[in-house]
Amino acid sequence: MSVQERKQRERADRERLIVATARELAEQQGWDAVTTRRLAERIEYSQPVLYSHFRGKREIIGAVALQGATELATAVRTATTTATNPRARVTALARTYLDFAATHPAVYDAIFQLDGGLPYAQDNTPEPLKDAFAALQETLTTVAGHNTHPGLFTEVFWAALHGIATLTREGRLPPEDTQQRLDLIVDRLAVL
Amino acid sequence: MSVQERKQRERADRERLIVATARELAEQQGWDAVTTRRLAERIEYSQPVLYSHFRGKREIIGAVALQGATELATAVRTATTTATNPRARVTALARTYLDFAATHPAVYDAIFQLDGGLPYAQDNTPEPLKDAFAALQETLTTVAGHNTHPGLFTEVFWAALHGIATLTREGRLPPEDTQQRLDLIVDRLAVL
DNA sequence: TCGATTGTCTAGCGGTGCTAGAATCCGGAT
DNA sequence: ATCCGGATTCTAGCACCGCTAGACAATCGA
Repeated sequence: MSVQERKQRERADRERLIVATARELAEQQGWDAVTTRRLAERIEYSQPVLYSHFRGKREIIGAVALQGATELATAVRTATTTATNPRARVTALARTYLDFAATHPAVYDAIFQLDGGLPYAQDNTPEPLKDAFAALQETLTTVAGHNTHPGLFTEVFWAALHGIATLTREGRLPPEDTQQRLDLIVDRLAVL
Repeated sequence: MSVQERKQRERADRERLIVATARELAEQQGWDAVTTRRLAERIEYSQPVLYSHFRGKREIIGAVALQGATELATAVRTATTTATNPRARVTALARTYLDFAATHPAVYDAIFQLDGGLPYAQDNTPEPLKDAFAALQETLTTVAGHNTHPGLFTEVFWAALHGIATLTREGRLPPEDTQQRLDLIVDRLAVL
């Protein structure tokens, strides 16, 4: 039986290699540059091998999205737990979120912009996505205000951050005033 | 000279036809379905004709974006001027914006998501885009608060709306609670 | 009516995501 | 040690994409 186990292990390794390579290529040259041919060449296998692991390019994007969501959740939790008061926590959350979007634009796109074939905001939403939302909600619940549903508040706060992140990255908003925008959002939205 | 004038007129007509057809096709089947072949077939000319009007597909998207921005500006101004008090004006603005995004998703994408080759947030930004932002700012300035720069406030309010619009359309947010999210944004962000 | 210019089309380039079927490798039984 | 059979991987190709060179047709001015 050990032979089969080794094969399974090698297969899992190769799958991780595919996802890591896709992500790397996307961060280096954008998702448009992530073609099945280039990806296959980089992992030193032929194209059809990709399709023995994933249904198609879409699913590879989805895999990157799940990985990214886990990291985003971790980053947010790390940043919020080190802060000492509510206001600092929310500011840290917002800054971490926008930092993540700015430093990993391709991963951010995989999670929030591209079609990775993942179900969102549903019962069968994958755990990493739910958990990323939960990471936001944990902190934001504390500043939602008494008459406001925490989930709804989190959605709105998140949407505001998402708007700033995407509009800034696509050149719709000048990047200089990001900090001031962040302050304004925290000041107005959070009930302290 | 009248022959040349007629030709120019016909050329302009055809250009409008191209933009209108691209827009129609995008709204019906999404931008992915707007291929140069399909577009050429619908306007009953061959592919190269498109390239005598536009540098490429990107510029066609840009043309739709400019048209859409003009309409969005008009819609926002119409909605805000009929309202009687500041709070009603801001609510009308937000609702109109989200309505526009929901009912013309392809046009909204052309303006705010896709690459139409247009310069944003710069001196040479096309007038329709500047004007759409101006339309938002006209109303939002009145509720920015005294210590807040109107431009910055407009950007943040806009980003929040944009976040809700895009996350909702891509299924990241359930569409049912849009009205409550809208109310929350107006309540918290606007200084009345 | 002719020549030149303008306009349009056919055909094709290199690229995309994806897949059928051939070729190869390799573990396990003899 | 050898061979068989199944799993694995590759070659080659599909239909489509954006875009363009060069052939062809239509039209205008002389």
